[in-house]
Amino acid sequence: MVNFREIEKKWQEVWEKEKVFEADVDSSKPKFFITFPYPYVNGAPHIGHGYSFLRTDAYARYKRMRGFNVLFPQGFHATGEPIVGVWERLRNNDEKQIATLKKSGATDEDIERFKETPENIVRFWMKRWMEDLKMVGASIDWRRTFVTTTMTLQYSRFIEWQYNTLRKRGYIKKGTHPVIWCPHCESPTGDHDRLEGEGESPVDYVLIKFRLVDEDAFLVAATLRSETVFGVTNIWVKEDADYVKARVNGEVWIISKDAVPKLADQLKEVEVLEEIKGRDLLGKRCANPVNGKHVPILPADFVDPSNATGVVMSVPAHAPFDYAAVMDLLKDRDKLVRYGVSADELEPISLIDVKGFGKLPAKEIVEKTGIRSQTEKEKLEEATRKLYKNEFHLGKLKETCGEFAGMKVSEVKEKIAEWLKERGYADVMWECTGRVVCRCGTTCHVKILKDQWFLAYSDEDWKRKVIEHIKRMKFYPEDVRQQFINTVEWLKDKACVRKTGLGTPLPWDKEWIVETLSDSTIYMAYYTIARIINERKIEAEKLTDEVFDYIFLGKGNANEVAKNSGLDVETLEEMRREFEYFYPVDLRNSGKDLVQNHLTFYLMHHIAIWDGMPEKWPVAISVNGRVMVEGEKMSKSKGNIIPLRNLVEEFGADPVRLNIVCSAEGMEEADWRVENIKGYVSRLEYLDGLVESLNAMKGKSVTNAERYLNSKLQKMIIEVTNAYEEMKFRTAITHVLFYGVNHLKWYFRRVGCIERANREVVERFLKAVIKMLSPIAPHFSEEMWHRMGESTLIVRESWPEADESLINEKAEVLENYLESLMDDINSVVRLVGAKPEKVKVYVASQWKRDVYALVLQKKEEAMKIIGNDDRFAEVRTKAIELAKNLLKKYYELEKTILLQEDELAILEEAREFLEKELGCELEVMKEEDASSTRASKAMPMKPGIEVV
RNA sequence: GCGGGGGUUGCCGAGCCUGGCCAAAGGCGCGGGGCUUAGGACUCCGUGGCUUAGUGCCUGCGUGGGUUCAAAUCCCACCCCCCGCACCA
Repeated sequence: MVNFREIEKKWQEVWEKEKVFEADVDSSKPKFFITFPYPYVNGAPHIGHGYSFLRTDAYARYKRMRGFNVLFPQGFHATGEPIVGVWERLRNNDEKQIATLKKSGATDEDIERFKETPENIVRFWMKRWMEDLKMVGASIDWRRTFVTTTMTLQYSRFIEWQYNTLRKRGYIKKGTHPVIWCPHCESPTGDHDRLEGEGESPVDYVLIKFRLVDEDAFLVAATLRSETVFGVTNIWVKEDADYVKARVNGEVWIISKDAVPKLADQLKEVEVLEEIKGRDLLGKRCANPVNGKHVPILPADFVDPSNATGVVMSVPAHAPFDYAAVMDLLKDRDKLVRYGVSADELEPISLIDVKGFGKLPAKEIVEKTGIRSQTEKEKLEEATRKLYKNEFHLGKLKETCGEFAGMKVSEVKEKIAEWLKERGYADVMWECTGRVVCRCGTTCHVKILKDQWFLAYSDEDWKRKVIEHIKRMKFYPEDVRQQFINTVEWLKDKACVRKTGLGTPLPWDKEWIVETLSDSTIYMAYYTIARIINERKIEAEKLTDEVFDYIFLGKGNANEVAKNSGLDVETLEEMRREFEYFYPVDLRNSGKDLVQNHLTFYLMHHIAIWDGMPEKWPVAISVNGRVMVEGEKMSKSKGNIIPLRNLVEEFGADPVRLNIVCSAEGMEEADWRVENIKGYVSRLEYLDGLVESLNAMKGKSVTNAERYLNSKLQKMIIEVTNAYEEMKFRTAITHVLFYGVNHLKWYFRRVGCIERANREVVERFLKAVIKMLSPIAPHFSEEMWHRMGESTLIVRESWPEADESLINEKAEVLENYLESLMDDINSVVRLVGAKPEKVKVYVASQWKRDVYALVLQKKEEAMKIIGNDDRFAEVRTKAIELAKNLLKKYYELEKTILLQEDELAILEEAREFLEKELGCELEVMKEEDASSTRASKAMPMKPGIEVV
């Protein structure tokens, strides 16, 4: 049994002592700069982090062996809200929060310290992360580590420089923007901050103003279908709901009471003048702004006063809810009389021609679905969705729609809304697409934030540059390229500042903090100089914008910059050299969930900051899928989030690395399954055993078995190298550990016993296998390497190279031949049922091989040739028959055909092996020399068999 | 809705781009043999159905069509599943 834990500790110490992962400027070697996004440190690393991280680590280790000077640094991230959230909960002695932290290993003392300041929480988790990463064998240059936020003032300076630069270049602007807002917390409510309403987003309603007849007030109806304004028959309000008359931007509006705070948050001045009830409005009339028609105000139960203005315009021809409500009302003649409305007035007005529907689509669909009244909410919603989809995509406006007649709904929708607004007939109101409740329990609404700072991601010129670069970059896997392009195309301006949380204040407007995704876009550049800053404890004040301009952009004169900043010239030049040498980032690896945000921003910002310097732009991005645990999604509620540390303690780092890194490829979801570990471990143990018995191998001869093993090795090296290059670690390890071990097993079976194995050949094979294993199972490989008598460190060794002259197709064919022969004999033996005394093997005669070869090479022509060729004179009939069969079966296959002498030779060479396997004597005969009818079954590659 | 990725034999997963040694790699599981006092480990054999002295046939790679001498692989339509859609790390 291999003691993985023991081996790991030993080699981790050696690596650290030898500083093998510390990368310095070295112009004699090509550099490779690889990064893994800095993790947000509010918890311990789990298996999900492990997957992405270990893939990165494996690639770093691979590249090191390929002769690159690999820089693999790791920083940590604490910008933003969640840590502050934890801190606040702790200060409130939140039991749940305390329990969670304790479960992750925090002591009572730790908790007390956490309460003091959020920075203590950061420090705690950062330490834990570093320990855990070291534990799994991370090959990081730790001299360059830092944590974001004002805990690293130098980094804050770097962020300031970035934002100053972006602003100078016109990539930052002020703007207004609708967000879902919690009036209690006074902050935007992101998806993850919601108790209810995940996935809901702001949507803009058109508010159409219906002037009350004989009154200086507007009844303001909210609609998502302003194109139906031409077909309004009446207005709906809810009878017992609260409404108000309010002065809104100088006009008097009648809207629901709930709408008041919302409009007030949407850059409108709202002053409530009078509170009324819905019923106070019933029976009154108001004018449709588009045609002046006076329509009645009527009651409907389906109206929701908490949605938009709580006033709805009724279009019974095209809105199922309206149609149902009208029907309900028509059943109650008394009411109609009371409100002074005639049934004729409520006759639906047809507006839209839709394929598949008649004049009154809403009526049709309501009747077809069997809806009886407006109370059947779900059915009505479904009907509305269906009808709207049809009308939007297929509908055309009819002549009732004035100047818009004949146009497609999908094309004209926006235009009508604009047209209404321009004439002062309409306004806008934002509302959530569904109910959203904040974590604090408050119902949210949409607020329009004004004077926010935005990154001008909608800038077409910026986008174009980025897309062009994306087209040139390398992606792993290739599929994500298109996703990046799509993301950039879809990008809109992005708010880049917040009021709360940890982070760097915006340099020119300090009441804002640079938002977290926006501050982590080009920090990889900071790694290049972080070592110098850390080691020489360079003060933040010395890192002026001028300094950064010099280091990163090559602007200015070193002496002058040094003088102005107080830095010494050497340090400044050294930082510049580090950056120049290591930049750009050659590979950034992360989970695919970051494509739509961080990774795209990463590209956007690099191209903005290093404008016109494509040699500093990211070279490649690699993306992997998420991680499942035992086939299930990881989630807090399932409690199946496994800390990386626990796994390492239980199974050892290398088994964990293999099991997770090789569990998926490309963008597939990785699945952590404990049962798979033993497959890897058993192969490692096989290799371990083989290393142990290397000394017992005394064989010197080179038979086909050795040629075979050599040949397989060369092919394996090529295969595995290609796989590593493309980050296809599972493919690589399948070849190394499973196919590779299977080849070894076959080899030892062939030679019969350890003593007869050719040590030189086996050792060469083993060493290559171990090297190719080492990026993923580095500790085990290091151990084996030394056990094989090597004194160098395998992490510093060079990658194996294939010797193509050792590729021997024939040797492989011969071994396959033996294997399939064994198969065939076994089948016969099994059918016979008895243990054989003797097995006779009849080798096909040469003429059959000729036929075979002809058929394979010439296909259709073969028949003719056989008919004319002298070689087949004696066996012509048989040959033609054989050719027919072969043609039928092998239409276009290529297959190596052995000569008769080849077959005889290999059977002789492997006689001992075959007899041992069969447990009886073997007799080999040429087909033409045998009398048995079984002999005629002989085929090239498939001898006739007779069991006695 | 928009965009991206998928559906393969008990399971996990290769293969599909570049059609044909594909009843479909490898692993796991399961069944049997060997080794062993036994178990484990290891090792060998088997693992769609029928059939057969090593063979042949049928069914088969989400569903239904098509192209082809030949399709898991190419084309078309459909069904189903997963992920992202921002001010959040």
